[in-house]
Amino acid sequence: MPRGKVVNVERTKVSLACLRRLPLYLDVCRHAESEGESLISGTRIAEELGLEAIQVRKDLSFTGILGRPRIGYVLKELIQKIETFLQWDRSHPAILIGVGRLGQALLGYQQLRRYNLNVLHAFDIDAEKIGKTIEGVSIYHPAMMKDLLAQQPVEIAIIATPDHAAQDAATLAYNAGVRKFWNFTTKRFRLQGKVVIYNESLISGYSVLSVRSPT
Amino acid sequence: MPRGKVVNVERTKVSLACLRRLPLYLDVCRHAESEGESLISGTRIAEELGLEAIQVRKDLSFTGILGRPRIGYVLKELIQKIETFLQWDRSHPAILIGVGRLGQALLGYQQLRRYNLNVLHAFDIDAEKIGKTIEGVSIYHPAMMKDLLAQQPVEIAIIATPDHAAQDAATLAYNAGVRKFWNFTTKRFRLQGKVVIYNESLISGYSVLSVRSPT
DNA sequence: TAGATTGTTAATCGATTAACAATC
DNA sequence: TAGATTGTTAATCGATTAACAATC
Repeated sequence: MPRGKVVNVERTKVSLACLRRLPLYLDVCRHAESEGESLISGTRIAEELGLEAIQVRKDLSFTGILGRPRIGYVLKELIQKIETFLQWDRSHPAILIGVGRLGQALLGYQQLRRYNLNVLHAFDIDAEKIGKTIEGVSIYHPAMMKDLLAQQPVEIAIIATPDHAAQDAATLAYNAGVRKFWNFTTKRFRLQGKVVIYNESLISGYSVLSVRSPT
Repeated sequence: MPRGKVVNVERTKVSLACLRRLPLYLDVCRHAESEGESLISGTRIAEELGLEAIQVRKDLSFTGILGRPRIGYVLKELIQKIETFLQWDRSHPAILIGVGRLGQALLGYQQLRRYNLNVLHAFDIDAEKIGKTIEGVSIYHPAMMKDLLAQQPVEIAIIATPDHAAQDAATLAYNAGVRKFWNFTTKRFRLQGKVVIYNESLISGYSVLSVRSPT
């Protein structure tokens, strides 16, 4: 007999804020696991991250995990539940458009790779870069995109071009069948049809730091 | 006689979400200005960004701008108001800790420079990099930090080290007098005392893209 | 057992959205 | 003028937090 009814909120209905916190919990769990622990409480996770325990418990409940009062959660199970919830247990094929310094930094970002973000190809208009390979990813001219993706579709396009090229890059990827976009430029682009766009917009962080003062 | 009472919300009390949107408005305004326009309506800004007009008007009101019904806002004035509100009309001295690819990408990020983020020094433990200059910024060993900042204090420390070095980097900067931290690692660090920490956490964007589907 | 922790329901809080008078 | 747009007050919505019974 289950201890609690499984809330079973649609994965797609969980708030953005919660989705952004789940990777933090995962990180704490992995760390605890690497320390040889096998159980962890919501209270403990909250402390590590400076959050409220009730928020952690609430967020975790969306993954379908069931903890034991007084004991906490089984680490191995919790890690697995979060990864499954985030769909990080399957591959997410992607392309990178714009192999500047930021793009190269993303290619080298091990944490993304570890969680199955799988960059298949990179694209750049710089003739110097085309034909080269960075972090095992080959760089092509954007004109090649449609054919390459026709052979093997991808889920996500990472847009790391200069600002002025963002819209064209997104449109090109859209026309090649991509429907999810991770935008690292400061420009917002528009695409007709159903898409998911996540704008990373580094300038926002700067605006917060400029205005906020230590309390 | 003023048309409306100035709400005069404390800069520090404006929501994080609003603070993150203001740079977007600024960008739209600057673009419109470069097209030779001199007026812009909240409706227009909202359209460009795919937001609600009422939200734009509300956000803009925090900057103290007053628009004219039927006309909109004077572009020049609005740009100036947003920049002043964000404190981007003055210099924000900063240091960069960790000159990897991500750190280098940040140094080359013109938009930050344009809005007065002023990286005075960079730090890295790689002997290959120490003594070199990137984008006009000299790279030092972290041991130099305290002395350098004693000569000229900085406001913000940008942490772009490998994850495992994040806490040490932050502590070092804290001890050198820095109280605002822009964290690009996936680790959350802890500092005693009053500080502002903005966690950029790229992995969060990936979690959102992994779960969300085009509606 | 006593006390810590879970999961759920209810209350609070804050941000977004709606409504609308003022006005250019 | 008529109609678009502003600024403000009120309503709605959703996320966070509080309260608390269940339980190991």
